[in-house]
This record gives sequence, structure tokens and C-alpha cells, in this order.
Amino acid sequence: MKKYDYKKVEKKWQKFWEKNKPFRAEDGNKKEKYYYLVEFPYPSGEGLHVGHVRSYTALDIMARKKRIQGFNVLYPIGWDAFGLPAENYAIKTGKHPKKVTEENVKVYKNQIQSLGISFDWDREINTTDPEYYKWTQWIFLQLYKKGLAYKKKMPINWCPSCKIGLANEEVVDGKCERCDAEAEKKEMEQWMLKITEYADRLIEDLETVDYLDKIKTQQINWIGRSEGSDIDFEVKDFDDRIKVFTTRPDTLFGATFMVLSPEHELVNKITTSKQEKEVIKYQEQAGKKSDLERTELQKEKTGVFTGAYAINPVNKKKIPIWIADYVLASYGYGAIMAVPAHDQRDFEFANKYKLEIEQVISPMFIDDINPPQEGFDEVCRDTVLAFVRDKKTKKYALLDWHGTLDGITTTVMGGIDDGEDPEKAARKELAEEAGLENVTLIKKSNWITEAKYCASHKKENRHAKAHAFLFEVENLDKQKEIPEKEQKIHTLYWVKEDEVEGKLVPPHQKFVWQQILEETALTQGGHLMNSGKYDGMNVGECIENITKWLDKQNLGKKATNYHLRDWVFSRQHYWGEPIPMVYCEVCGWVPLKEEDLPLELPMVEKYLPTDTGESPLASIEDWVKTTCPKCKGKARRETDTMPNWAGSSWYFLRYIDPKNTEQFADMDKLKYWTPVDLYNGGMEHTTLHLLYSRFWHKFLYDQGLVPTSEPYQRRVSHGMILAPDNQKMSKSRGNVINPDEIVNEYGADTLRIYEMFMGPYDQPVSWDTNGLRGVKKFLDKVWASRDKQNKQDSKEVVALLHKTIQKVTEDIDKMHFNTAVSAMMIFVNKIQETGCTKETFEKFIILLSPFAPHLAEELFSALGEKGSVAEQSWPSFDKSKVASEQIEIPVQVNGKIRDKLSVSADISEAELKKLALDSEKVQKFLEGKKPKKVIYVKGRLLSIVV
RNA sequence: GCCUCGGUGGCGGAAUUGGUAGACGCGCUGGACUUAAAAUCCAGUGGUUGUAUAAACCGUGCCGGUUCGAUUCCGGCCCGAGGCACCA
Repeated sequence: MKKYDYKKVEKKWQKFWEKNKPFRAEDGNKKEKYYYLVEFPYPSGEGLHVGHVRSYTALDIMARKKRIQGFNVLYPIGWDAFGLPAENYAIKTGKHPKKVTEENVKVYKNQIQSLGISFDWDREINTTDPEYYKWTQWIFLQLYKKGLAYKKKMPINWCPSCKIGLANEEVVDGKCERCDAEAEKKEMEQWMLKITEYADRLIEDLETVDYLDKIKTQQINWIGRSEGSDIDFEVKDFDDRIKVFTTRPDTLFGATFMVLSPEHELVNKITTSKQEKEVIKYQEQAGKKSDLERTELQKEKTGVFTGAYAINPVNKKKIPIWIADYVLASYGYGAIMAVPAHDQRDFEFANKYKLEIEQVISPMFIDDINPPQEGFDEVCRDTVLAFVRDKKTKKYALLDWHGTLDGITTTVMGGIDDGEDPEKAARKELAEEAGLENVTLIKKSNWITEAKYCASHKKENRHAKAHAFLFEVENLDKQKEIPEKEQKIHTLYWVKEDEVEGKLVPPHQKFVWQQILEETALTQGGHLMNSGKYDGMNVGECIENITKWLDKQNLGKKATNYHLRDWVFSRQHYWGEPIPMVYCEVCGWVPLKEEDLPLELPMVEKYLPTDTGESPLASIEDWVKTTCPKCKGKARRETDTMPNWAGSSWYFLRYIDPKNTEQFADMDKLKYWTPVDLYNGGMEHTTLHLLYSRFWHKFLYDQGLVPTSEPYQRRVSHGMILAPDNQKMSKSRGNVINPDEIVNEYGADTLRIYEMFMGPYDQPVSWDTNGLRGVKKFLDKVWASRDKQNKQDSKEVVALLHKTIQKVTEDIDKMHFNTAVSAMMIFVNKIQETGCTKETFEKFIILLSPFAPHLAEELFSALGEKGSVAEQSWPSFDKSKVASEQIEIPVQVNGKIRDKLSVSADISEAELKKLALDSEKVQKFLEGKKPKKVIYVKGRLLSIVV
């Protein structure tokens, strides 16, 4: 028999596909559509990565299967070709980025085609094509017209060595990606997109889509919405007010000073002449610091007093105003009210500069235990046990409280427990004391011991939890009773599930909390104290009431803040889409007319940015000089270009109608194809690309330009492929696996299946060349199996075939490719042994065809069939055929397997029981006793309890 | 510090409405074929004990719980990976 010549066969079918275009998606088709999308690659000089192969193959398998199942599938590809590497290469070599990009695209295209990925090449797009970026510019103009694009002076990352503005992504560890010089901050006018206007919808609409949970949470965290209040503070002796944002308006009575960021606009105005020198010096220092330094130096807070005072609106107290760089200019209003007792950062700052600390929240609260709370055991209501550990001696003691909790009587019970595991001892103690079956001590921290137990009653099987926060206990070693005054027990409350609310019980609170405040701020909830009429309220109530009051006084109102910032849309680079705006001395910023798009990138001589930090375009005088579209007067073009997130924010729409010259895509076609049913991409794009494109899409939706408010129905993410040494593949490490070499040595089908078989699709895996050989062996076995034809299939083979069909079909849908491959291996191992009919084998080939399309096509035609595997229909399975007649039932005695009985599948329970009890092996373990209970799980197992 | 995910043989991993833990593949060991090697094929392969083709015990990060039965459910802890991070 001839050996399978993968090189020849793969070429043959690739040519066939190129010529016959069986993977073309058809517009206006009556069939149900399916849109699969992979992130289009940046065609770098390094060529395709094995990571690309993993995701392209995975979706290729799904697309091929869906086509065989009769769907109209759109699976397109294109090139995200604007970007820095091409420009850097141009700077080095003088070769035009366009040229470089063209060459790289060619390489990529060849590589992808050599893998047999079923992309619809008729829809290939390229973001650097003027016919494409015409529409990127057009969308920008729409954003501008709706007020969502604006120009703003803001600090950008600046590389003093390259003399160029850097995008955040180009700053790695605070350094310039290209030259390793430390990046600085520089104020520059930048185009911004108001993504923050969509922040709420970007969170809320996540509920309507099917993304992996980790993607959703990452997006939510990135947007970082927090609810709170804006509060105005009057500045003493000035008419100005300082506005702050806080999530804890309840702590307002504890606001003992204010802190402004060094960049705050009021700083210079309010600073007293006495403090002026110091303040200016501090501002200068802060300005010089890069982001890196600011965050690195977070251990020690620094700041300067301005000499000015503000008035706390609730108690009219005069509080000092400081500046410090731990307050960020870019979040909220760049100013805070400092509540040192209840905020860790303010606490540290206050301690350092000896500022007043006023406690206004008492975390001491306790539930009313009488009458009993629903869900709590009697025992749990009046017994709490926890540990205390002596700070000096590091020894443990047990504490036990009895009686009602507001008149706590405390006795030291277990005494010092030297050496013995305190957890175990405590558990034992409590178990005995409280008559509980078991008790688990849950948490203990350094010198504050936090204990929590969960207990359950044997009979009722109910759970109850309690917390006991304990301080070190003095005179522990003497084991004497601790006088009530000296008890440093400060918190004790019952919790039901996650609820942490209760009523205030105030004994010893001052004493206790002064102790703890020496070390840390009290950031947890509790009840108000030292807060006038709000005393005794819990945090939630207080926030509600105090906000109402502030609103009435016109001093504050509810507010929401986000970590998400507006999108900096300007880049001082050449190789990007020109921003279609001109600056007219008379009219200001004026957009180009839509009919003048695209605004094409002009040819330049030098790609290096100018000394002023402007893009290379700025040096092309005759391009920059233009006339104002509005007044026809003198005007200058914007020389910044768009970031490369621009073209990728809407590319999936262009695939739908790639050649349309009238609009970015036709509405009817959009209605048919959107949304993308499945979008695959890396986790690294979760917070940038994915968020940006959702934002653009929502904007287009609001303008009535697309039919859906979300672009992607489902988003999945592939795990990274690591090098055999478990490291990230990188040129510098020299551990990169080149897919071309693998295709050459093992064939594309082997590479495809290997990458699917390596491990779960969504998890990282490391490369193992030996695994590749195993897959090759499997495909050779498949090829050899075509000679093992029988006239009839055994029942066993029929059952296995149906099982395999079911497994493969379901696993592809679930993206469990590794187990699908495993199922096919099992099938082939079987028919290698026994052979099968031609019909059975052909069904198997169809199952295999999405994974190994070349081999499948070749086998299909070698079996004398005409046409392509892709034109067949997907095999169906019959569950009734999967079940075999003889089954093996394990028999357990007291939970351990003692025997296995081979019986017919339809055996009755009584019969099986008899068989089992008669079994010698089972008898042995019954030891003559009578079984208490016999449990039969149909078709699975029999369990005997003695 | 916060958020998310994970921890199963020598390795990648399989098994979840709780029901035979280790499928499939790699590697390793032994054998067949060969002058030899590669390739291929056959057998074995979690650990300990063992009368070693019988059988028993242990075993899914750790400690407990629920259950006839837990990798799976519950409580806590430890370790690892990723993301965010002076966000008021």
C-alpha cells in the first residue's frame, strides 16, 4: 500500500480550494447564517506564529463543520497592517512601510493557505488600503459631529531620547519600547474620544452577550465604576469651592484635612505666601516624576501644606489643605477630603505629618439575638469561641463567651496551649462545650485574631456562622479572669450568610479603637459615632441621609466615577490613518467634507518624528498647508494619525461588504450577518480592542448605522502556546517554533490536529515535539484503515461509531477539541483491529474532515467517491445504538468497590441484588452481617451498606 | 492589597445533575522484525505491600464537613498563573 504523501496531497487540495472557492460566504442566502471571526493579524516581519495556527484552526474546524451541517458560514480574514514595527523598520532601512507591509502580507497569506484554513479570501481586507481607511476616517467624522471627539491638552508619555510621544502601549515598565530611555510626561494637545460617555452601557450590556466570565469581569474592573457623592468644600477667605468625589460620604465628620493633587488648578491661588516656596518646589518635583516613579515610591507618602484652610460643610470645622502626589489629577476632581481614621492612605499621611485623626465609625455592632434569628441554632446564639494570642509570648489561649452578648462575660478557658496545634485544640473545646459535632476555626491574623466558626447539628444539618474579633489578652499566662475594662474585644456580631448588619452595642469602643488606630485605618462598615445627629446609624443609612442633607444645602449630590479614561486617539506617527481635520485660524477645528475622503497618507522622505514631537507628516509643508473647508481661508492639517486600534474597531463590519464604495457596509447585508456569532481573540485585547470596538459599535448603533447594539454575540479566548521550556516564545530566547517547518516535516493536518490535541483550548499549553509524532501516527493509521474494509460491521463497531459521532459533534460545539480528537483515536484504534464497512469509514472521514481536511478529501476520492467531503452531510447519531447489551456493574460495600458483575443491560434490580449478594467477593466483606441498605444506580453501580 | 482562573501519574491531560479516578497521547520498560538503527507492531506502565498471573491498603494541593459513596458539593487554609493597582 502506498504511503500517505502529505506534501503532494496537501498542495493538491489547497489548489482545488483556491480554484473552486467552496468556502465563499453568500450574501442574500436563504440559509441560516453563521459568522465566525478571528482577530486579524498584524503582518509582522516574523511571519505566522504557532499561536495563530491554534485559533485559526479551532474556528476553521467549527466553520467547516457548520458548513457541512448546511449553514451559510462567513469566516473571513484580513490584515491589521498599520503599526509601529513597519514604521520602525522604515526608519532603519528607508523602505516604505507600504512596501514592507505588502511583502509581509504575502508571506502570511501563503503560510495560512498552506494550513488549509477555510477563509473566504474574496473578502480579504487591509486597514492600510485607502478604500478601507476612508471609512475609518468617515466614522471618526461622525464621532466628531456628535461631540464625541474633542481636542484636549493632556500629559502624554514622552521619550526624551527619541523625541517622540509614546502611546501607553509603547511604554514598557516606564521605559520607551524602542530605546529604553525613561519616559517622561509632556503636555500636548491630543484628540480624545469620549468612551466614558458609554461606560455604563459598556457594563450593563455585558449581560446581553455570551463572553467568558473572566472577560466580563476584566472589562467591568477596567471601567471601574464607583458610586458615591460629589461634595463641595468652601475655601476659607476665598470664594472658591473645592469639589471632591467620595464613596464614603458617611465619614464626612471625620474629614480632618483636604489633599489636592499638585496639578490642581486652585493650588497656586490659595497657597499662602509663607508656603509658596515649598509648594512650588513640590510641584516641580512631582512634575518631573514619571508614572513609574510615582507608583514605585508609594511606600512613603509625601506632601506639603498650602497654608490655606477649607470648611468642613457638616461641622464647619476649619481643616488644612495640603497637596500630595498620592492624589491623582486624573481621577475624580484631583482633590480629596481626607478621612484618616477610615482610609489607609489618609491614615498614613496623617500619621506622617501629625494631622488630626477623628474616628467617626465604630465597627462595633451586634445583632439582636433575642429572639433568635431565623437560621441560627440555639447553641450558636449563646456560645462563641475564638482564640487569642499573646503578642509577646506568642502563646494561645481560648476564649469563651457566655450569656447575652451585650453584657459580655468572659472567661479564659483553655489557658495557654503551648506547642499543641491551637486550631485543633480550640475545635475540640468548642465541640465539647457546645455539643456540636464539629467545628472549624477559620481565620486568625497576626495579633488580632479573627475567628469564625461554622457548626452543624447532627440532626438538623443547619449551618451557622459567627465572627469573633479578638485582641491580645493581658496576663494571659496567669489564666485569670480578665476584668471587663481590660477586655479588648471590639467586635462581635452574628452573620447570616454574607450579611454583616446589626445593631450597635457601644461598650469600651473608644478604648478599643484607639488601640487599633495605631496600626491601621478602620475601613470596614459599622455605625456612626462623633457625627452629631447621624450617631448610631449604620453606614448605609447614613450615606442615604447625609447625601440628602448635602443636596438640600446645595453642597453635594450623588455621583458616579470611573477608572476608565477617555481614549487618547492621537499618535505622533506616520504609519496610521491621517485624522481628517484641519485647523483654520478663523473657524478653529473643521472636519473635512465626507466627499473628500479618503485623506490619503502622503509619501514622506523621512519617517523619524520631528524635534517638536510632531508626527513626520508635520514636515511636509505642502501637505500640511491647505484651505479651510468652511471659509476657504488658510488652514493647516492635523498631522497626528490614529492609533492602530482605530482600524480594528470596526473591521468585522467591512467583511460583510468589503467592496462597497458608497457606504462602509450595506444595511441589508448587515442585517443578515450581524452580530458576529463567535469571536476568538487573546486575553490581552480584553480591555483595549474589545472595549474600543464595542464602544464604536454602540455609537454606530445610536446613529442607526448598524442593526445591533453589541458587535459580538460570543467571545472566547485561546490559551497561549508556550515554548517547550515553558517560557513565552520569543526571538530573544531563541525558542520560537516556526509553523512552516512543522508543516514541511509533518504536514498541515498533523500540525492542525496536534494543536487541537495539546490540551484544553482555553488554557496555555507548552509545545512538545513528541506529541506531534503521536498525531502523525494517528493520521497514518487512518490512511492505512481504508484497506481494512468489511462487508458488515460488528455491533461493537456500530456502537462505537455512534458514540464517536456524538462525542465529536458535541465536543466541537463546546470547543473541546482535545477530547474530540481522543474519541477519533479510539475509533481508529478499534477499526485497525477489526475493520469496518466502507459506509462506516466514510462517516468517520466526514467527522475527521474539519480537523484534517486534506487527508479527508484525499481518502474520500481514494475510496472512489466523487466530489468533496465538504458537500456531504454531517452524520447523525442514534443514542439507542450506543448502548451495548452486556454491561459491567461495580458493586460497592460500604463505599468501596469489591466486585464487578458482568450482566445484561436490562437486568432487573432484584436480580442484580441477588447476584451481588451471592458473590463470593462481596460475601467476604459482608462478614455474615445483613445489609442495612442497598442502593442501585441504574446501569452504573450497586452500593451495599452494612 | 483587590479581582479572576487553576492545582489529578514521569509529562500533556480525561472524568463534574456526586457513582469503576487516570480515557487518549507522550515518555519509559520488555518483546517481535532488522546485520544494525530508525520506522512499525505486540505487551506492560499511579504508589506501597505481596504467596508479585491471587489479594490488600494508600492515592486527585492541605485540614475539616455533608454522603452508602466526594477529583466533583460545603467551610477554611496553602501554593501557582494572569489582570488591576495610591481610583478617594
